[in-house]
Amino acid sequence: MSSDWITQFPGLSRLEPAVRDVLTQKSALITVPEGTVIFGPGKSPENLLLLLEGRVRVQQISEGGREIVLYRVEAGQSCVLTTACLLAHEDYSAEGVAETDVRAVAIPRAVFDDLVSQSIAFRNFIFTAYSRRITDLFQVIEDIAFQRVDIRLAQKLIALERGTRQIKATHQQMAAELGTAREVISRQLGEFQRRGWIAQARGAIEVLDKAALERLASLSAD
Amino acid sequence: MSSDWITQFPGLSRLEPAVRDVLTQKSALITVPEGTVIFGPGKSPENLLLLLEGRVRVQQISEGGREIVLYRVEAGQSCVLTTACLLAHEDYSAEGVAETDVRAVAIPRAVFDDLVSQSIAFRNFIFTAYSRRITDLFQVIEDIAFQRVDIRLAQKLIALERGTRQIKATHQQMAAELGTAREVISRQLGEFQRRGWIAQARGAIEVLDKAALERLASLSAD
DNA sequence: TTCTTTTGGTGACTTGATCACTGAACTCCG
DNA sequence: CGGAGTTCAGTGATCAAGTCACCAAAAGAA
Repeated sequence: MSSDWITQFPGLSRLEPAVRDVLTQKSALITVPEGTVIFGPGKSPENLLLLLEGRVRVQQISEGGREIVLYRVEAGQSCVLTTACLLAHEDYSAEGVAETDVRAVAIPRAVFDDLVSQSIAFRNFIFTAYSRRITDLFQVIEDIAFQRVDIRLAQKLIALERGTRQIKATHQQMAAELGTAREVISRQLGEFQRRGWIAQARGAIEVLDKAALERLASLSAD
Repeated sequence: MSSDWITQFPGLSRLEPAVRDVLTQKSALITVPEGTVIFGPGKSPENLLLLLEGRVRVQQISEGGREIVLYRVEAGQSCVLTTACLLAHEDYSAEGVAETDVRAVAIPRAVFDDLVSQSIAFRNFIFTAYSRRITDLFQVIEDIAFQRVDIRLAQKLIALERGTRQIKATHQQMAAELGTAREVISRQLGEFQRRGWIAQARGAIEVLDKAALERLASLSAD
């Protein structure tokens, strides 16, 4: 396989040449259509994924059927927590869903193990990726516990808008993003609309006054 | 150093003999007095700790000064997330505090790296430990987001009582355990007391009717 | 078209968080 | 020992968020 994708991963740039060859030769380039459940209860991935294009949403599903989005894996990142979760644990309930069509490099378990064993650079890459995700989770915990939902909603709108000023999501989905209830989102978005910050359509939100949302978003607890 | 402590770690029992020697010879047995901040903002540990005795509390401190307990490392467990957090990340704010006097095996960074590189068994041990912690964090997120505080408080009382029926903690500390406010704990404990489930003294809680607490605790959302 | 499902809106109520303040219990010293 | 300061707990008022029950509009299916 061509190795030029490696340049997309800064952490892999200093990979020892021999190791680099192993990685490129023993990994496969895969494509996953939007909506695919990449891993989840009863579905363990056999590969570590390095995303080249697209986005994977990782979410927790509670027994009560409620969902909460934990984090997203973007292009240039790897899906490390996934592997960890599946390694040992029985009754976990997180799942990963392709939010867009995804192009990724799949590293089989055995090759992953080999690389971890042989390359300091690869180890650093993996542990650094872990580190990022874990601090992400710490942030999620802090936000849920201590942050007002209007502020969190404003932050999330900005994060999801990605320049397009359009967000394709139902109120229910936005509620899952923040781990709150649909009604809370409906009321909060109603308030934002009343202030002229957003416009709403069924299943979609349009950002009209990003600056106002950013002002609210920056009012984090401190 | 003597190697008999290894038997305390099931994940290490199948360690290759050579690797086992490296581990026992290059690690140090340390003692840490109760209350010591083992790691935290501006204090990176140089070692991976495997706890032989005692308990370490890992908590997140928000900018607003609020605290939330994330998990505890008990005897027989390792403090893996710690290492990951410190590896790469700048502005994180979790800290680990010795909740009791602690005896632990300290594995220096270089030795850790060596072991990860050389031993499949050690790798599995590490990644399995990661996995546990991460699912712990998932559980924390789910609880904070979706569980009632009376249920969570009952669960926490049972978890902290550890057979002694006594918990030495202020309302403020219990609030940090659950990521809620002191007043909420005061009122909730007042209610438990009114029902005769607990007795309170300044800085301490006595569990009188554990069965009742367990009944409430088992009413988890589902 | 008509029926069904999905989505969003809303009132009423409960639970939890915040604010402001009180007094009681402990600690520290002189 | 006896204040003085500090920590800890209790409480009312108020606000924010979550829950419950229900309705209506929009989209999709038959």
